[in-house]
Amino acid sequence: MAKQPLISMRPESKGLSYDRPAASQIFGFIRDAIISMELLPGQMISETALAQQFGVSRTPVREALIQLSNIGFVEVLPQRGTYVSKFSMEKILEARFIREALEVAVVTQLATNPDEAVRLEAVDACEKIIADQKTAAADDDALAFQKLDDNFHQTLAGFTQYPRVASFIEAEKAHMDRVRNLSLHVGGQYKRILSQHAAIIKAVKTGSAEKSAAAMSVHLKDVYNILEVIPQEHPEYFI
Amino acid sequence: MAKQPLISMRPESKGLSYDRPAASQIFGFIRDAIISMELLPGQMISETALAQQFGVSRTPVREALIQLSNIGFVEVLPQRGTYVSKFSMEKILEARFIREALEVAVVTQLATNPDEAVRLEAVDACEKIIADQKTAAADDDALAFQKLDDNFHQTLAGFTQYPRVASFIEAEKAHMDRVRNLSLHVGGQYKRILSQHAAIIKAVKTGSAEKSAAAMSVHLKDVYNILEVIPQEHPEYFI
DNA sequence: ATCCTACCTCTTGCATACTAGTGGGTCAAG
DNA sequence: CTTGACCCACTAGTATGCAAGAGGTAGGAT
Repeated sequence: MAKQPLISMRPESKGLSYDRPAASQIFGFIRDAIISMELLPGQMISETALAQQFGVSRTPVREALIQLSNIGFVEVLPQRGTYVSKFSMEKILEARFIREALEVAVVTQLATNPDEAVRLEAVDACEKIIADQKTAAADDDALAFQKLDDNFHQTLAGFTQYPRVASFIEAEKAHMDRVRNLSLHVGGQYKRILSQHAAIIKAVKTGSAEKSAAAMSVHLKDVYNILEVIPQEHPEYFI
Repeated sequence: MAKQPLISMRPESKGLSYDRPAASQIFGFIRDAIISMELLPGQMISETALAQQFGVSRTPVREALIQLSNIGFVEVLPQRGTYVSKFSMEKILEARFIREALEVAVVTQLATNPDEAVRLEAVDACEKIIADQKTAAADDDALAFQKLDDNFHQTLAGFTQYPRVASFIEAEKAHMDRVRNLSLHVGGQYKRILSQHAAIIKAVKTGSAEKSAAAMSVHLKDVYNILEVIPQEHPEYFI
């Protein structure tokens, strides 16, 4: 009996390209499928099934799954199976803690950067993003808005010149994006998010480390407020 | 011709235990060998050689190496070889940035913890460690001192109740420990480190987030000061 | 009806074999 | 002596097969 494919193969991604390691490509596919909730929390994803679907052997799939387990997206239970991680309040709060620590450090460093040109460059780049976000909000385009939100935080992190900082923030943010993709509450938050982003940039512009850090803190705490309702709406995805 | 073993097999660790995945054990062995500078920066470590040495196949070794490359300890060059990462100022400063961000957040959270009992418990635990460190310093036991230093920072992080925070801090600290193990400058720093640790705990005790964060910042910046001399002493290990 | 046991199937962990690409060394041509 | 082409040894990437353990199920004993 033919089983349902675990991951829908979109036209543009039917196969794997030959010029990059298969394991790395598979890692990306599965990660995206998990973030977009195509693979649901608690769902079993066996190495064999995925291998057949990608048309490769178990080896690269297995290596991809090991990496996914490192970033907490799947859990490998020896001799029992591999499962998409469920949400837990603790893990989400942990991700928030790590993210806030890093992002506060990012804006603090930026705000106190003695080279004012760099600061202005960052402010300019972020203000452009905020302008685009206003457009997305006016169009009620939640997806575009969320991508620009990503862009905003990644741009800020990029100015540290420390690539791993940006990638850590991205990884921790991804856990939250997963939760957020459970529902589209985002719509009602456009205005608050926009004003918070603007407040962060304004504080950076004035060069105040304290105000920048505080503004970022407020923003992140607010974003995670949807955790008050989501677990009740989807208890099946929480531990 | 028999080649030199890459990793010296100490008596207590001749073989792998059977009750834990081999890949995970091998990961630990290689990581420790890299931190202790038994495997030198720039050195090639082939999967085949390691596999023979551990008496296993390439598969678990390979999986261990993938994980080590994730935390920046080795670099895998396809079809060319796997190498122990060299130091670079950028990477070390990046590790410091991440570590400082996290550790500052840790003491901030602890200092502002409304439950005073928790704060006192943490203070007590850390003061015990400081006392032990004083003993180690008096005995000029650099190794014990360093382990207690680890213990100090891990204990603080443990009070966040977020295990990944502690493990991130440990990982970032490891990069610095590698550098530090290049030479034993540590001896001359006992007093400064001790007083800085004491200052951190004192600030936490008073419940001041700002003072705690500042004390931690000062401590970390100071620790990384040996970077002023090490690269000149061992340029061969730096990019 | 309930519990225990044997077994069968599925899982991941590991071993082995093969593929393809890189780089060095050799040797011949200029 | 220099340079270029070829070959060979070695590398990581992937495929495949086997081992060992977990868990469900059927069937028999109580």
